[in-house]
Amino acid sequence: MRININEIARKSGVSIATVSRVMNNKGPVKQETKQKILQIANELNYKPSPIARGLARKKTDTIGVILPELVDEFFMNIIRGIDEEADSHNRYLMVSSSHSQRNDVEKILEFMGSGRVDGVILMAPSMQKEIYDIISKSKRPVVLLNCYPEMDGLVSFGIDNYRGAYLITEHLISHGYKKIGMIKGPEINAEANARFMGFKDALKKNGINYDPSFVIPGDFSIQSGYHGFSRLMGQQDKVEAVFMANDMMAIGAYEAAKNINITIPNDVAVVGFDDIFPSRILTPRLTTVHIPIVELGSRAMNYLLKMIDGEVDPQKPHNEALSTGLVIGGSCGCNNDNLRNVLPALTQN
Amino acid sequence: MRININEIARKSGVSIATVSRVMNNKGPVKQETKQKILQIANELNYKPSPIARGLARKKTDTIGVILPELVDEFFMNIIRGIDEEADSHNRYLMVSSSHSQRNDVEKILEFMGSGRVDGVILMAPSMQKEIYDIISKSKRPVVLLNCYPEMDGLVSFGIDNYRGAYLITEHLISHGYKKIGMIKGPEINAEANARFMGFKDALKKNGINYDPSFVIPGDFSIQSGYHGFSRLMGQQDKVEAVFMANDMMAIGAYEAAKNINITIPNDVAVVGFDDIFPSRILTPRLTTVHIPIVELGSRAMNYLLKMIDGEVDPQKPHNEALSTGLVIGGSCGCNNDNLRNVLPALTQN
DNA sequence: TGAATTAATGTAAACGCTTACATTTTAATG
DNA sequence: CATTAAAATGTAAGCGTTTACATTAATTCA
Repeated sequence: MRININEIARKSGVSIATVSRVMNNKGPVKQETKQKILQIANELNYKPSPIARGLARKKTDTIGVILPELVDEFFMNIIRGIDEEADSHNRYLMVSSSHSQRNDVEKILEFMGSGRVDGVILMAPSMQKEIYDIISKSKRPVVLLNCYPEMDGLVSFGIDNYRGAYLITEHLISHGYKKIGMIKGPEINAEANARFMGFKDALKKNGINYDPSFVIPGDFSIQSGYHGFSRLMGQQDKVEAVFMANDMMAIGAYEAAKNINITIPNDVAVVGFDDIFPSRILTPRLTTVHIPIVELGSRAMNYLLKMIDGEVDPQKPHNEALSTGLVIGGSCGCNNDNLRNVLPALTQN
Repeated sequence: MRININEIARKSGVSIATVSRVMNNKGPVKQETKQKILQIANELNYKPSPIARGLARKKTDTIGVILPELVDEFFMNIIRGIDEEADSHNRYLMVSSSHSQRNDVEKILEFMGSGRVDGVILMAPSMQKEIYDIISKSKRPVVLLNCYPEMDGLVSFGIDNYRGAYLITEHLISHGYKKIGMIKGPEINAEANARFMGFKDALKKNGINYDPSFVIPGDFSIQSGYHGFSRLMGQQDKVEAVFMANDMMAIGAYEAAKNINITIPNDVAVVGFDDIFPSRILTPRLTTVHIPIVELGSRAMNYLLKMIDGEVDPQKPHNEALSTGLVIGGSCGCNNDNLRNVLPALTQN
């Protein structure tokens, strides 16, 4: 049978309460006793059962992480930030993807209600009002990632999609392009919408007429980037530059360009959003918007831990939007492609 | 207070044993009673606490996954396979990276000993003998991923690195190259070693003399690929082709080539190993070895679940090496770069 | 030195479930 | 119907901790 607290108590000639006090470093215990118990525990390689502890304390030291998908540069890096933070606070991570096809909501509820975790980091860029119900039902604190900005009243972290899109659009404009197209992200996706708004506003602010025929729907996938770009290029009225709402779609655009013999940026400039690793090895290197994704994860986790530990009021709304920055490659026409110092650029995050 | 089994029992006018039977669909319960309990449970949104259940059953329905790193195409895909399988069996995943700098062993022990998980999938390509101790100490079943092949006596899943390397080397040879170099992976890494062996044996079998000066150490990172390749290219005696031990290093090679104005494959052919996504968007597309990585994850998980459920003897050694296949791009000189049907190729796994 | 503190330890009741075993109901059988 | 078997339910003992409260030992102080 597995060795438990009783065993240690018996072997040490004390009560289990004392053993517990020692294992938790809590409450007064004579040095001598403590030493002895510690030694015996060590000899027998005893570790308090987290499960039993969880039952008694109503705390699991585990954080739930719910992402739309697991496979993706983007999500990986989020997890990385989360993991680093969790690890440094001795918390465990329970990850789960709400794979679009499954019933996210149900999964989430189960997760939270079950008492399996002390708190949840939830990324659901496509959820709107439903999310209020879900979160309010939960007794555990929840931090939202990259959700609709209207989600105030809740705690959320995200990146400043609007500003990033605005900046990169202005960058295109600064090149002198007037006819600028965009392949958008999913219709009901908070981030996609913000990027679109930034795009439109940048045009407007710079006195460029917004032409709806230059804007084509997409869904953040390579395929939709490929098709969207192809379609845009096939139109009568040609654009001079295209803002792909994310890098994945930009990759699709590169492929499409290759296919229809269009040269980037000579024939058309292309920019993206996200600054994922593959964009850095495209030729020419993609001009895109860098988002501090690892930091996003760690910040969210950090805040969640504070909510759990009561350092901040879990009820208090809190929103943070991390700022973005441009990464200039050669795809926008900047002729910056060979200036780069390759290695650091390729490995930074 | 959170609603528990007692509450449901009281409200339903039965004992907690009956409620438990209903919630677990186990043991005889009158239809009528069952219905009633189910309804009440539903109304109150009652879900048995997994923690308490875990204590009582000594089972957590959670699987621990320990990877060297979280951030990497490679690991992502592994997790994906694992996740899919876990999900379809209603298991939860506790992931953790043993970040090289941390004490893997300790973490692993803690993980397993703690009773937090029912089993563990462990990827530790750099561990050798130590692993026996660790695993034998564990009362939970463990499945090894991509470890040293000598690990028999244990349960492990991996890919056939040797054969993959052998095949791709022969492919280079079939192009007529005689002077073939290699940038190796980390010294004490099972996979790296197997790839090196496959390389050497392919040369030997084809009557090509193995020249140690053509082989340069690396560590699977972009940087080491960059430097290794640069060094190789800088040597007096030039190679005609290089086998980079993984795709990441191949990416580094591409960058280096660009830097020193060498054209792939005209000046030198380059091939990789892993078939990660970014390799598909390199120009020219990288010729590499595809490994069924998602499948690897799901197979490992599948087997682990069988061990846990007693469908297979957890003590019985078991080894599987999934087979690899070549992905022909243009980097080997095959002039295959434009033949590809882009979209499927870019998104398959 | 005895009373009053304070430190050290112990007792036992949770925590929310599962499950072996006991008991009661119901159904089947002769 | 009484008897027996089967079905339905209940009782209570875990599972391995934590922790409020009680008890005992050590220390301090007038």
